[in-house]
Amino acid sequence: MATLGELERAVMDAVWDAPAPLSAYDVQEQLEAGGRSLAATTLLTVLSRLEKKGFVASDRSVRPYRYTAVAARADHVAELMHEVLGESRDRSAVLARFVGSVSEEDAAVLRELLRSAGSGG
Amino acid sequence: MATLGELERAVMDAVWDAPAPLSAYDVQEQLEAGGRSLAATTLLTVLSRLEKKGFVASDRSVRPYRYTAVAARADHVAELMHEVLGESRDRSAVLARFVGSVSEEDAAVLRELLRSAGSGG
DNA sequence: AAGTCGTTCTACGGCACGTAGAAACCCAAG
DNA sequence: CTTGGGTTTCTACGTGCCGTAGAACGACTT
Repeated sequence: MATLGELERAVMDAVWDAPAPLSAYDVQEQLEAGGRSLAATTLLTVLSRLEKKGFVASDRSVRPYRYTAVAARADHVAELMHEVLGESRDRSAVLARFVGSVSEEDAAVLRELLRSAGSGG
Repeated sequence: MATLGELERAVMDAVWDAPAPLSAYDVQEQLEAGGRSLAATTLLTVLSRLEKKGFVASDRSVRPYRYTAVAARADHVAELMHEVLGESRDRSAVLARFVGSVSEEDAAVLRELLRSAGSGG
């Protein structure tokens, strides 16, 4: 999976946090609210790069185009975790280190999830 | 944590797989065995960049210098997983997606680890 | 037909990385 | 002390990604 640059991530955050599809101008406003002023074309460029990378999809039936995230943020992050895990030769060792350093809260969440967790996919 | 480029990762793999500290020449041989011919200075450059990034440490009491990984590969990967997890706002959601898509084997490993897992670091 | 808004094209600077030659360094031998 | 050879550091260049945005192009409204 391609990685995200700093601005790209900020844009994805805006898209992920929004309850509805965003136009480049909406994203621009979000960033403006966060103290970052950028030209509209900049957002358009970033959005199209993001689309090319498969992170967002555009609805071109309306103008300005509306962009939506292809995957939920949680799915994206989980996928990244899997990708990272896959880098290793010894998965068990990695999982051990991983679990060994999670917070108690995360551990509790994991226990609960694994209680019923069955076939994945 | 800084990320690794393609060559940098190959070098780290060599360092991680080796049972003892490696010199740049040792790394060069490893890569050669893998069908990749590079100048010795290239490996020196990469190794020094890796040292600057904190991935390896050098023993300069002998020449040629010997390099060792600062963290075990499993620790490195686990750390990356934590870093990725930290990107998210909703850790539980991410963990759910993560656990939801691990293999049964990985899940079993996780259950076992969490059975006794206590204080994390 | 023209104006206005929106999108795509093109472009440039910076940085990380792959790659390696040139220069500097250091130790051993003479 | 001087020299030589191996070792390391300096310097450098090409490439590709990313941040950034103006210019050019396209489409719809009036």
